[in-house]
Amino acid sequence: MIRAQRPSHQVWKLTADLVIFTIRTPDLLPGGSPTTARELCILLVTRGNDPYRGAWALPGGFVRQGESLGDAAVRELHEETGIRGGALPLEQVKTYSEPGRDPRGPIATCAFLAIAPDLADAEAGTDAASAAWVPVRRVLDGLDLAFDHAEIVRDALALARAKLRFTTIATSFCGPRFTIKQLREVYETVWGVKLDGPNFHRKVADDTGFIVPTGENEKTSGRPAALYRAGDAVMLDRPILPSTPL
Amino acid sequence: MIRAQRPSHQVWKLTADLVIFTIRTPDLLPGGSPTTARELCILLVTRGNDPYRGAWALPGGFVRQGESLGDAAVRELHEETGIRGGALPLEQVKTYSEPGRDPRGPIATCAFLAIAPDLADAEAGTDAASAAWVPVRRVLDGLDLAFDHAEIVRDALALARAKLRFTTIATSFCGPRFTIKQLREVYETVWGVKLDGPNFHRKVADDTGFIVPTGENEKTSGRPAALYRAGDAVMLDRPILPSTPL
DNA sequence: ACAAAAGTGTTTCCGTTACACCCATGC
DNA sequence: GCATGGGTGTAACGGAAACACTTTTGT
Repeated sequence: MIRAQRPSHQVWKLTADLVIFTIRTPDLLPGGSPTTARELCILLVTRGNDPYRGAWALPGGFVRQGESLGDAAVRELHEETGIRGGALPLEQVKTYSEPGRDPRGPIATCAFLAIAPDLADAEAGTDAASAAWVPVRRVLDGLDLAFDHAEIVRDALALARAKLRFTTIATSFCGPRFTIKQLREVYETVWGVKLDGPNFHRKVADDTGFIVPTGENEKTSGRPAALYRAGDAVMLDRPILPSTPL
Repeated sequence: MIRAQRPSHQVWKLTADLVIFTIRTPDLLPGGSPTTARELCILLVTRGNDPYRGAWALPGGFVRQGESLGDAAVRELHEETGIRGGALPLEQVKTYSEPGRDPRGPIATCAFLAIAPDLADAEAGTDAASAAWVPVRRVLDGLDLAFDHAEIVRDALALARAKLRFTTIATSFCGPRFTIKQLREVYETVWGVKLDGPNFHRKVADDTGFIVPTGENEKTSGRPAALYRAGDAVMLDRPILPSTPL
């Protein structure tokens, strides 16, 4: 019996792209009005090579021999931001493989979500002419990104917003020590809402494992705020819900 | 200036694997005690080709020329179960790319979660010697699967359980018409808990867009149950939480 | 009439909300 | 003392849990 011709199996290259969120004052961009307000930003690079040379894009790159997608993401994160692997959790968002998404041929990319505290300014990476912290709002408002990266940012934002509800990732936006007010501002910034200070304080303080008091205080122009660190819990006992549904 | 040697970029093949859950009485397996109870099952095939010939594995296959991962998943779903593309939602779980996960070489797989109503028995697919609905419990208890498929099943189960909380996918386990008791049994089966009938009834009936009454009734040995169909809502207004945390 | 299963009523409980108020520090 | 911001008290509200009870059918 003659075996039917085996269907051709596409050969692919794989890239890992990073959606790195932080809360900070954005870098000045051409055409952007200067701002001092802290807001949700994403690390973007301008591409140094074709295709899309000169366009804004997510940091990322090809998976190398012997690497997994996650290995490549950790490596790229370090190259782009100096953040050591394992210092903050990387989570897969989705893998994008639509035919034609990359003009070079069949290249699938796995997007990773990372959430970082306010870092020192990112340095330009190996294949990036420059890097900048750009307000996520700009991307949602139509800032052109290379490839399907705008879609990836939207998907990653939706994931990050959803995870704020049920997990403790909000602490990843803060440094090793933070006040409850700072933690509340994470929610307010990412969700774009106002939360009641007193009630938020009780809720997160009562949720065992979310935050742990350090005993230290932060001096301000009023009563000093107690400093906390992230606890062991990953999931919240009870979800944090914004009064206005997202 | 001499350009440093470009790091070698691995060449990959991509597969799409399907984790298809349903609630039914399992197929009889060698070594399994006969059972008539409905429980959470997954569609597994026995591999007809090396590697892992004869072992249980998830249905799936290589992505072909011009296909995306999602296209391949839809095609495989149809080949394995006869379910038409788009008839039920497919969702990416995660992409697995650890070096060595496939002895044939660098092959990454994207796992898709599908939730199906109780179907007629699955027919053996193209490259599968046989297919069976196997209790998920068996996989959790250590049933050997090919590749890293046991890990994939655990990840997909966690995703399905989480999505029951906040989305309307529970209706995907039911047919086009179902009673509220059947819907409740979906939650009870997937979560492994008991829910209060009266309270569940009110909750899902009050959640606008979750289920819609059809006016028809199902005759039983007691008072007839009203039949419902799935509504337009995708997200639940208020999450359904099991009394005992998962 | 009785059994069986669906669905409703009702009370209790508990977390959230809204907001008044108190506390700790700098100037 | 007074301004500033952190943190606590408290009463009203609302959804969920527990479970008694009513309704609708088959036999």
